[in-house]
Amino acid sequence: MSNQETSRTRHRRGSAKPTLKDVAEAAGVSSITVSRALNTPERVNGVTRQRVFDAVDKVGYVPNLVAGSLATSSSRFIAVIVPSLSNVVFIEVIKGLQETFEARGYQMLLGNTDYDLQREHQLVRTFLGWSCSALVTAGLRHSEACRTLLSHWDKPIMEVMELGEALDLNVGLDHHEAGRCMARHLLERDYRSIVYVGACMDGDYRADMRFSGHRHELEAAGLEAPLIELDQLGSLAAGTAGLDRVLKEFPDARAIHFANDDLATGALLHAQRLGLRVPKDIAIAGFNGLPLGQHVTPRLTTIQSPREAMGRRAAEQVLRRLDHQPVTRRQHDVGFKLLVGQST
Amino acid sequence: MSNQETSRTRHRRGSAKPTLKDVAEAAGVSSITVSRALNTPERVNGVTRQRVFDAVDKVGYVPNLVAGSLATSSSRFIAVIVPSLSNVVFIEVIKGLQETFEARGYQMLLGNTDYDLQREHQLVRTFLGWSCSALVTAGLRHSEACRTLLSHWDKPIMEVMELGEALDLNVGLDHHEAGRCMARHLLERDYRSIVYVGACMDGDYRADMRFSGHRHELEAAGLEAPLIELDQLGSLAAGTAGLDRVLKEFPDARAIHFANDDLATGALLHAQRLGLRVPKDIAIAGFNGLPLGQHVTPRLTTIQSPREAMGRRAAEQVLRRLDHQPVTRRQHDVGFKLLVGQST
DNA sequence: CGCTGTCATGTTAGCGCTAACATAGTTCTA
DNA sequence: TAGAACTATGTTAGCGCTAACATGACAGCG
Repeated sequence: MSNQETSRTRHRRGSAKPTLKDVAEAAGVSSITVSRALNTPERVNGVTRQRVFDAVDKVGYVPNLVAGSLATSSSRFIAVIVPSLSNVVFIEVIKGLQETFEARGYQMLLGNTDYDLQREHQLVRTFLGWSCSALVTAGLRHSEACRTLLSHWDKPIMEVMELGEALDLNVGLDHHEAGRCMARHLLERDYRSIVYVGACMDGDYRADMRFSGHRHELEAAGLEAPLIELDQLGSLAAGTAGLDRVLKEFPDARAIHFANDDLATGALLHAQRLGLRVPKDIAIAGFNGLPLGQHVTPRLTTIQSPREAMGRRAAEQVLRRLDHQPVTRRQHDVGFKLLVGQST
Repeated sequence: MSNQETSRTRHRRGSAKPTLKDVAEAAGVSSITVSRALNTPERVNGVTRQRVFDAVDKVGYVPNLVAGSLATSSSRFIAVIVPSLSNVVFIEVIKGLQETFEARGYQMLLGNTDYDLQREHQLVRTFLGWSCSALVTAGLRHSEACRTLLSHWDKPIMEVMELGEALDLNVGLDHHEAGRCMARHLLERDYRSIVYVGACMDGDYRADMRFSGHRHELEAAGLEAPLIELDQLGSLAAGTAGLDRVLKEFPDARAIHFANDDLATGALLHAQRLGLRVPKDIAIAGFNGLPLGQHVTPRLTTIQSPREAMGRRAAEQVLRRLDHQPVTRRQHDVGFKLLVGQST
């Protein structure tokens, strides 16, 4: 059979939704003019532009962004990869990112690794497949394969949370230093028997970085730095368990440096139930500066981490890159602040 | 000039990344075979399949999902629209959705309306443009334009949080009934002067639905149902302010029914700072059953809403639809549970 | 008046992938 | 043993959009 015959009956696929062409016909222009009227309106005559807009409304046109992305080989997606959605910390960073990106017309693609680097690699592959404009990932640790994949990628990469040897851009704070800072505070208050309590620190390795700062400071003062690692994620309930373990395993402990505020507040509330006086019987410190810890009595001593601001700052840096503005520094330290409450 | 001449120099666009064709050449097959080996491996001979996989690794191929979506006119995206990322409630619903969808290879596209229906419409337009497989939105309230847009859409639509007149699928709980339930509890405990305190209830209209249930129950008992509406979003700090206003504006109040646990816990902690005994001087009740309220002393009386479960349930229903399984019921009530603590 | 520049719009050729149809080769069936 | 049925692979034609180049109309200039 001839070509004419075979081509006759080949079925259309796709949906029946109106396309650029339909709008173009309704407006009596070519489809490229419609495309221009929608994407670069200043390049189209005012009268024509209005005709196009009317036609868009008339036919109920919704742009097919998938087709647009294929043609330009770039989407207005920003991939964001975090290790957990159960932790407010990441949620707030996401919030900062999301607001800043959304205001500039970028759509966030959110992925959750559950602290699994294989999962991260998988997500990165998927996201690259979506021609994202940039990628934001929480933390500097990646699998080797993931690192290779990213190093061949030519779009901005932003690593947030901690500072260090980054692939491209980096916004965060020095967790080692934060751990030292709190340890120093406790030493200044004359606590000598101090236990550090973390939760799942192989996943939440930043808690481990803080512990390492804490340990350095204690060892410099000639003290031991005992560690208790809980095998559940940080939560109020885990804090309760953490306090119980300290009381049992280190009955002489005078202060507890918790890896985060959830743990610390859980312990503080539990201490009250047990009739322990904080800080007289036991001092308690946290990390993050969550509202929670600032509303209990005694107010929690903690370190304020600027989470939303970190997200915003990271997004701004990425946007600068996407706007081809010069990036002076690849690394930004957002810092932290010791909040001294009454719990130490 | 002839056609040959013009076609000679037209530049390639797109990125230099390897494509299906490159893999096909490396494997010595046609590109459709590569496509099949990756998408429907069972339709390709085992030996060929392995050759393809090897070629994929060799050339470092990452599938272009944008092109795939255009060809199939469907992406494995699920659009999820929530009014806020500052509220744990939505975060937990998102978590339930995300886990369930991700396990089945769907990618969540998250949008935040900031309680603005115009913004929601805008997001829906964008998401439809991405050929999403389904759309999940928090709540049943939409702008007229948005409703029209969605009614012409042929993919599953899931509305979560509350129950009612839905566009398609609906998973949630009865907020009116939840408000009544708590009011009934307070009446049973012989509180007669009860104030309801909400925050931004025009945005968080579900809090208003609970208030309406609360009011019905109180009025049925021949009581007034005074309302205080705070103009800040629910938070511990707002709860502090809420308690202050109640004490000032309704000095005779014996119980406060807060619209959520953040407010209630903030008030409870503030009451302790003020030296008020809870529930002796003032009873406090919340809504949501957040861990926070269950860790303070006295434990908060509240209503447990199954947030993650709601997300999971919603995702499962959507997946059933996407799998063309019969959907027996379009509406699912996930219910709620009164948690009686010591605060009432 | 021809030249250059600018503006507004159009034509053409893909972007990278897959649905639909086509084609061999092999196995099974009556 | 013809042909039906199945398996494995290939060819072709888009999906809906936009970059790149083309065209024509008009203004400004020496």
